[in-house]
Amino acid sequence: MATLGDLERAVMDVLWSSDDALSANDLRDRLHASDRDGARDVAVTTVLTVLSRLEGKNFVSRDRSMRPHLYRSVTSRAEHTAGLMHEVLGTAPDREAALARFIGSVSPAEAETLRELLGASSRNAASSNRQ
Amino acid sequence: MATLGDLERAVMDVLWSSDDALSANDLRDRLHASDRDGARDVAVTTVLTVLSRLEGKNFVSRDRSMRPHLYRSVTSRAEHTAGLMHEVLGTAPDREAALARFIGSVSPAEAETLRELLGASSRNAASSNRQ
DNA sequence: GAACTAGTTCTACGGGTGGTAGAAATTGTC
DNA sequence: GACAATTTCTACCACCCGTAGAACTAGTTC
Repeated sequence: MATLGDLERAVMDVLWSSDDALSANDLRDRLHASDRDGARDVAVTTVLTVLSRLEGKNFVSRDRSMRPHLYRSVTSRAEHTAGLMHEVLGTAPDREAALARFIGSVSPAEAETLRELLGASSRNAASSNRQ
Repeated sequence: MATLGDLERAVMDVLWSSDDALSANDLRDRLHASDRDGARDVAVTTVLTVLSRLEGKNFVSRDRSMRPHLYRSVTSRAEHTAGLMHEVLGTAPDREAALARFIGSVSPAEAETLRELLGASSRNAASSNRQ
């Protein structure tokens, strides 16, 4: 899974938070709105460049059938995060040791959540809940 | 946590697999040995440069008290992996959703491992096993 | 359908990071 | 002090990402 730059990440955050597909101008406006200090006050062309790159990395899909092309994220944010976690885990030769460390440094509340998830997944692995 | 390049990663792999500290020449030799195709047949100076950078990123510590300086990894591989997983998880606004996805796509065997770890961690969180 | 406008692609530059390693400096040894 | 091993300095290159103007494309209006 390719890694994302700051602006790419910001764009994905907007797309992930949006239920429907957005145009480049929508994105530009939301980037601007979601960030005081104007640090993310970028030109539309910049957004479009980033969107092209994200399309190349298969993070977004684009609907070219209408004139302002509409962009949407290919995967949900949760899927993306989970995928990254698996990728990181995959680089460890001793997965169990890594998992042990991971679990060992998780908050008690989250450990409880995990226990519940694991309990459920044993009889109900297939039906994962969409975000 | 800073990200690693290919060679940096290869060097860390050697250090992580080694019980004791290594010199730059040791590392050069092991890199060469661990990789047919000679893709990792680098000069010692290259290894030293990479080691300096890794020191700057706090991935390795260096013993300067003897002439061939000796290098060792600061954290274990499992710690590193677990740390990365936490970092990835930390970028998700909805941690639970991300964890659910993660758990949902784990192999049955690993799910069992996780259940055991979680069971153990509830009464025995402190004594994690060193790698 | 020519002119206009909104949107998109092309092209490009500049900074940062990582792979690479020679040249120069350092240091321990004979 | 000369020599050999080691380390530091310096540098180059390639790639990635942020950035956006210039040029091109496609609907819209009269």
